[in-house]
Amino acid sequence: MELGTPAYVILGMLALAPQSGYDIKQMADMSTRHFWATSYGQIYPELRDLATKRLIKAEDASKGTRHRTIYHLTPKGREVLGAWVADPVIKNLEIRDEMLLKLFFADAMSPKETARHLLAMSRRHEQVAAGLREHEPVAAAQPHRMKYEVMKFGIALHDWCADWYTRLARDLESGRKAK
Amino acid sequence: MELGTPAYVILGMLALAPQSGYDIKQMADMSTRHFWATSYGQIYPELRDLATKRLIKAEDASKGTRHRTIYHLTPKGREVLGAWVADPVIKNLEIRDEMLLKLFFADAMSPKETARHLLAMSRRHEQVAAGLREHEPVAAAQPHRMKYEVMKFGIALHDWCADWYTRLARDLESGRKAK
DNA sequence: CAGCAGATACATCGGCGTGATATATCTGCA
DNA sequence: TGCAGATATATCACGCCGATGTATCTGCTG
Repeated sequence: MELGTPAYVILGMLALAPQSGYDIKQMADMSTRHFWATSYGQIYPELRDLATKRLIKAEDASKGTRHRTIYHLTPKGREVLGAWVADPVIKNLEIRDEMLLKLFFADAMSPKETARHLLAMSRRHEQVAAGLREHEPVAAAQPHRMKYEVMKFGIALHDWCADWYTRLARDLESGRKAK
Repeated sequence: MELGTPAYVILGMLALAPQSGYDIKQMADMSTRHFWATSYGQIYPELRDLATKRLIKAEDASKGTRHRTIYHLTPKGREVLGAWVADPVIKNLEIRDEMLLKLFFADAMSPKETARHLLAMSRRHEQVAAGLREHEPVAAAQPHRMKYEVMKFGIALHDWCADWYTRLARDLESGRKAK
């Protein structure tokens, strides 16, 4: 059973609760968004694919002319999800940060301009952390420990980044050596 | 002049030294890889595109039958690169981490199994940090301050992550609440 | 209660990037 | 001499992102 990572996002979300593709996207945007983004362009085709493979099952939940399809895990789907979660094979993480790229090539700029960039980056991370903190009460309230821990990880990570950039900006401006 | 981010990677690398597409890939893998990956599939088409736009210039450096093309920045290319670096518009960063996804959905697993995952993730970050440290002397030796700072950021970041995962694993196993 | 903004729900598609693969030549060493 | 591995370029199927389009429902506001 060969599945891509987006498939497991869907299986995982359906394990939490039977729901529509739209719901899955909403839920992913509030929870896994900060380390794994998901788009409609994946979700809808993948839902049909997973249904064909009998890992999930569609259920018509239309109200009148209001179209709506709810999916839920089959036992086989739950099994496949569990096997993936438990699989100890380590995948590497990927980071894409255009700002770090600018910083990397910023040596032609003045220290003052560079410091401005650094402070902007710091603020960016603060904003990401703030966005996560908004959802923190929800994560704290639900009964799944790891979901809360992953959220706390995201907050701590972005706080740490904001800090690092602020410190480097300060060091740059005062002309002292960083670290 | 509309350019994608991969184009600026190339311009930036060529600003450091005129070189071939192959060289650019090598250099990117040693330096920017940890926050912006680059593949041949982008580099070679993009090099031709940038040459058409007169931002870089090709130069045949073949030796005998040994094919080789070296590219260098034009003044216009240098200008475009500088404008991009100085542009204060903030782009968000993207993180993709399948392991965090597993962790997020790991609540069905036993704490022991989860702890094993966490320790594996910690080791993964240690390995990334170790890989970066290998290139650290090179980064420290060259005269560009920011390139070294970006490298130090990567090392510190992965060290921090490794630490975080180790701590959570310990807290999980001892049954105490994390943080 | 009419009207309309915004949420719900699903679908599609161009364009870009990845990772793999292929070809050919050169270098070093055993 | 032969062969592994580095140098160098090129291509392509596949997957995904972001944007856009359509339709329906809900709730607020005047």
